Amino acid sequence: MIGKKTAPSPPHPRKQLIIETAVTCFLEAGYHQTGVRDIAHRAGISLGNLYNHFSGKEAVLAEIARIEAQELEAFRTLLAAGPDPKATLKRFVEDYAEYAARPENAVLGLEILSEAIRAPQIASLFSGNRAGLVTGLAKLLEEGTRAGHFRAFEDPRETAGLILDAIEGRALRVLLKDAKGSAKTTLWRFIDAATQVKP
Amino acid sequence: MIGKKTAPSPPHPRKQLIIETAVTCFLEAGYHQTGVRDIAHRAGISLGNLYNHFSGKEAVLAEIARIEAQELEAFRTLLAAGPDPKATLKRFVEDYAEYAARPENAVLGLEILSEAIRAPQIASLFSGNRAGLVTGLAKLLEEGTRAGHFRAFEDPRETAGLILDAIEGRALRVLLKDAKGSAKTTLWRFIDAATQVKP
DNA sequence: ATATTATGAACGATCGTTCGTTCATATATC
DNA sequence: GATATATGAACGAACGATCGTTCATAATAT
Repeated sequence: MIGKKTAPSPPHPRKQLIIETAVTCFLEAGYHQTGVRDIAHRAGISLGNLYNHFSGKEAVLAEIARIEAQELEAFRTLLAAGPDPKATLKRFVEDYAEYAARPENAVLGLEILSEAIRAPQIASLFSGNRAGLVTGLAKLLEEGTRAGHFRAFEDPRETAGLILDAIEGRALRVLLKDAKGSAKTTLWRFIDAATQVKP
Repeated sequence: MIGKKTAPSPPHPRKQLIIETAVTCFLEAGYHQTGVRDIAHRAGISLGNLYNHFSGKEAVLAEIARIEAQELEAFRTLLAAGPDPKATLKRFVEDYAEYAARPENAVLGLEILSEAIRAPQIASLFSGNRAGLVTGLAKLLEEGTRAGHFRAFEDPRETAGLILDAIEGRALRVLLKDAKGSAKTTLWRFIDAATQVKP
């Protein structure tokens, strides 16, 4: 045991430390209210060194958005698997709602969305993330319709978008204390009814 | 016709000018990227004069949020009137979707929401606005249920929140070009199905 | 004359970024 | 093994710009 440190798959690169610190800062103060110095200081590194690892402040946010994209991958696979469309949908709704309502995801998502409106680089990242989810969810809806478990959708992609909107919007309201985090069954009843076969 | 403009009620014309200019700036560049100087300059007034009408930058945003609240009042009355709950709901969904999708409302709403997370003054304003809509919509849902036009809701307020989330979320996606502005019938079909009486 | 409205210079703070430098380690040459 | 060279992580002062805000003062209206 001389110089060897604990090393998982990515040992402990500076980049990782910077990212994690930046997330903390953005979460606490917001993107624009956080200075590059804040990140460097909280990370225990020098200001200049941060610029050795990232080309600038926006690059840090872009990297965070990229990581968020990876995390969404899990939900895409969740949507693909399963013989019972309705059960799969329910599982997805509950899991994704839980994920989206976690403060770090809700706040950061909002921060990234805000930035995406004007920064094209962030926007493409953001749209890419979501398009993947929408595609997977839309496919699930169509399969469910064919199997007779869901009603017919004139525009499955748009409907998928609406489902995600409801989940993500609720997550934000939970954050603002406008919604009780407990009312998760209401969410599923809502989406269930919205996708149910007509009488 | 000397100095009279087309404005009967607004208190101070200067205030109005500042607000309108600020809205333009916030829309173009975002709240934090807009400087107080930008607003004053674009409004054609001096920097110091702006501070004669507003106590600071945040006060300007707060005033904008207050005005947004007034605009929502129209939708509250829309929700209250009408003997046919389903027709009222449809009317509301379509009108509110059109309103929310207008860039100035969608972007400003996002900007205000972002700010609300950390600024308590803005947060209370924001929550107040929304609570009014939720209350009106929830009441409509309950009435519709009693009249047999809607299904039963275990939590009408939460359901009302989800409906608003879907509408507002879609509005944002239209802005990010992730959704076609045309697919408005899909939105209504979605909400209609979500509130319909069960088979 | 008094009160209101308007002005823009000035303030201290902070912004994101650049830069020259140090220094420990890895590689190459002898 | 010893020496020379190359590498790049780490540092923090410094830069020019801009931030929100204040204030002494001038113009205008009552």
